[in-house]
Parts: sequence; structure tokens; C-alpha cells
Amino acid sequence: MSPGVIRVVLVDDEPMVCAHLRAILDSAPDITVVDQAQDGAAAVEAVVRHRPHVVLMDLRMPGVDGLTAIERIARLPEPPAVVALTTFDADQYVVRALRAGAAGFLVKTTPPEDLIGLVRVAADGHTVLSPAATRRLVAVRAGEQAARDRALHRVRELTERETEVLAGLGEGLSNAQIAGRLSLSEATVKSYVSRMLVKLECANRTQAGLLAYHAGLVTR
Amino acid sequence: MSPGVIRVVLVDDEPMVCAHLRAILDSAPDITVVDQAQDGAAAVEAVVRHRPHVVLMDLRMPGVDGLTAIERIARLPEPPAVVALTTFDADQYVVRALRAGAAGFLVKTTPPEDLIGLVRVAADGHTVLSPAATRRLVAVRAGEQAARDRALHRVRELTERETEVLAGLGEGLSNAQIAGRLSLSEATVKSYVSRMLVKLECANRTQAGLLAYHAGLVTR
DNA sequence: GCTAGCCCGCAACTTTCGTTGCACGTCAGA
DNA sequence: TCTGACGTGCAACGAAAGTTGCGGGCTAGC
Repeated sequence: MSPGVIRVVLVDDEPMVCAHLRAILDSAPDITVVDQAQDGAAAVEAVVRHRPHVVLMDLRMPGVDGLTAIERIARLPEPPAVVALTTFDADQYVVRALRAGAAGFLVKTTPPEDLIGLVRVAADGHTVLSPAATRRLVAVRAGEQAARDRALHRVRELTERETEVLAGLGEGLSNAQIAGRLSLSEATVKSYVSRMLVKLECANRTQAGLLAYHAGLVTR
Repeated sequence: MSPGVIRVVLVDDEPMVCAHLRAILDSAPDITVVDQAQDGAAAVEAVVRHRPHVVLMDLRMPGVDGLTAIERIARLPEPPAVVALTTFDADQYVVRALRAGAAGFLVKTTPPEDLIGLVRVAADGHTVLSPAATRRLVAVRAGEQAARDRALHRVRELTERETEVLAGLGEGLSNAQIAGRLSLSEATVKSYVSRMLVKLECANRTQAGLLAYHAGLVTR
């Protein structure tokens, strides 16, 4: 599968956790834990020294914390894949960790037997996320998903042309601007808007614009 | 590793691609391709019939497209993990696919030998992303964050009364409705709106409404 | 005590929006 | 073939949204 053995560095301020992870990973023939570190500074050193393929890193640590360590490691030449670990459900660090250059975000409740596969995938350069992290990443607020579903359901009732017009509303454009973009007369755009408002059960273009946003029609 | 064999359904309008994927995956002892489909509608049927653990789905297909199919599958009871596939580098569909309920987003240039591990990880409930998809996703989320910050920064320039009016815009209310809620004349609300638009650098109330939403003024 | 600056409130006027009615093409089915 | 439903496009008219100007109250500073 992988060309050669996958070298792994573990970073956690709790030695028990490191030992536990090491025991799991060393049971795989193609994975070797080459070092472990107790804080961010030591982690960066270990990475420089051992040039591992994968780093499993706790985020909450004394001294240099995990996020900072990830940033520093990501700046190294040919950086390893750093997978962030947290005790609690994916918290607000998901986005920041990925931005810092993390190649994954897992909760510590991840079943041990899954971990080996996850390390292999990370070593291949892919990103792996716990389900909770994915939810966090995709839908910031709870309830947003439900709103999106409802919005999408209605948007699907629209014709292609109507959807294009709706996208314009989602950006807050005027009828004239939409007309220009779609090469239509302003009058035509008006009639599209009017028909859409009925279908979407919106009272005015502002509501339709918000709905377009909910539906993910506007990337912004 | 996994309890039993992982059942997989392949969805791609190009039979060659399906055959190729099937050959790769069937070489793994713990993976079985139980069915393949050429479009979204057939994909949903196949999922209902075979109850697979994982679905590999092309996004660009004739008829019911991949995104729609993902949404429908995600609404089924005990849905499988749907991994989206695209030919090109992660395009604008990444966010939408994940929001629709996808458990992964891979480019078709993914090395075959990686694919088996990726399917196993997806079957465990984790999310897998190609590097390009991750960059795209992080960039989008970072952009949203920045948009929110900018929005909040501007909203702070507003007076209390103006903020109340803005909240109304964020719900898509008319001037008359806002006037009623705040016990003002409609004319007064208009002047507030006009002053706000200048401060917020918005061209119209729809843009202001979207800004209010970004700023978190509307709970919805 | 004046005045400069700000927030608040309103009315008259202009611009944009939204509704309604109409015409043309396409496509499915009687 | 015809017909009825539907998507698309436009124009005219009434209804909103948005602009501008004005006055009153409040506070800070000279």
C-alpha cells in the first residue's frame, strides 16, 4: 500500500494518552511511532529531528499550544501531515486548526481500530475529520442545516432562469444589474422576481435574498 | 478491523470509470462493490435496495445530478457515507456537497492504492477530503469569518435605534412593518434605512439584510 | 448662554420594485 | 392536429423603497 513504513510522532501532555496511542499504532506492521513530545516546542523539535510522515497532536497543552505548533510545523520544508486531536467534541478550533495547516481533526473518542486507517490516509496526503468536526466546519450554527433544507426544497421548485435571478438577489443586486448580467430587460427581471416571490412564499426581494443565502446559492 | 465486509455502490455516468473503480476496490478482501448506477435517480434506488455502507458518487451527471442525489440519500434512514468524486480540482461544489451531507470529497486523480483506505475510513463514519478540497473549504470558511468580522465592525458604527431597524431588515420586513414594531411613522423608518445604507456602504435594503444576517443580528 | 455636533423624528419628492396582463415558443398528450 | 400547460420575455401602472431637506432635543465645549 504505502511505500515503506509510516513514521509517526505523538504529541500530548498526558503520557498515558501517548502510551495508549503508541500501543495501538505499533500494532500495525506499516506504522512506527518514532517519538513523542509533551508540548508544542518539543513537538517541533521532534519533527525536525525525525522527519515523520504523520503527527498526532493534542491541541490543549501547556506552553506552546497545539495550534501554534501546527503553524510552525506547516512552515517547515516538506512538512508532515499533522492531525489535531481534542478531548471534547469538535470545538471552535476546527477551522483554525485547518487554517493553520492541519491535515485532520479527530476527537479522542475515535475508536482505536479506526486510528490505523486514519493515519494511513493522512500519510497519503488526504484530510480526515471526525463527524463532529465536519458538522462544525460545514454548519456553524445549529439549526442552520434545517433552514438550509427548507430553503433548498423551495429553490428546487424554480426554473433555471429563475434560479439565476435569485442568485442575483442573494448578492443584493438591483433589477437593472441583474438584467445587465443576464442580458434581459429590466421589465423581464421584474416579472421573474415577482413569480419567484410567489413560489418561494416570500413577501419581498430581501426575504428572497436571505433564502438564497440559506440555500447556499451565494458562496460569498 | 471492520465488522464484516464493506458494501459499496458506485455512481458515474461513464461506465469505464465504474469498471475501473470496481476493479480497484474488489481487490480488497473486506470491500465488495454491490451495485453501480449511471445517474442520480438510479443511485438513490440502488442505495435503497442494497443498503451499502459507502457510496462513491460522481457529481456531474445527466438527469438527477450528484448533489441532488446526495441530499436525497442523506435523508434516508441510516444513510450510507457518500463520497463525492470530481474530475477537476475541487471546485465550488465542495461546500455544497458537504452541506448536502457528503462524507467526503475526492478528485478522480486520487491514486488507486489510496482509495481502499479512504473507503474504509469513510465506512467508519469519518470524513475524507482531497488536499485541494480542504484548501477550498478552509478558504471559504476563512472568508465567511472575515465577512462576519467586517459586518460586525460596521454594525458597531450604528446607533441603537438604527440597529433595531437593521434587525428588521434582516428578517425581510417592510418599512411599514418595522414602523409598527418600533411605533414610528413609516417616513421615519425610511430615513433610518437611508442613513444606515450610507454607513454600511450598502446599495439597498437587501444587501443590508444580508449584512445583518452575517453580523449575527438575526437568530433565525 | 451660545453653538457645534449628534441622534431622533417627519414630509415631499424621485426612483425602484412588484403586480398584472399579454404574446410567443415548446412540448406532451388527447 | 389541436390544446393546454409551462417557460420565457416585455410594457404599463400602482406601491413600495430611497433621497433630501427641515426642525427639535440633547450634550459638550468654548
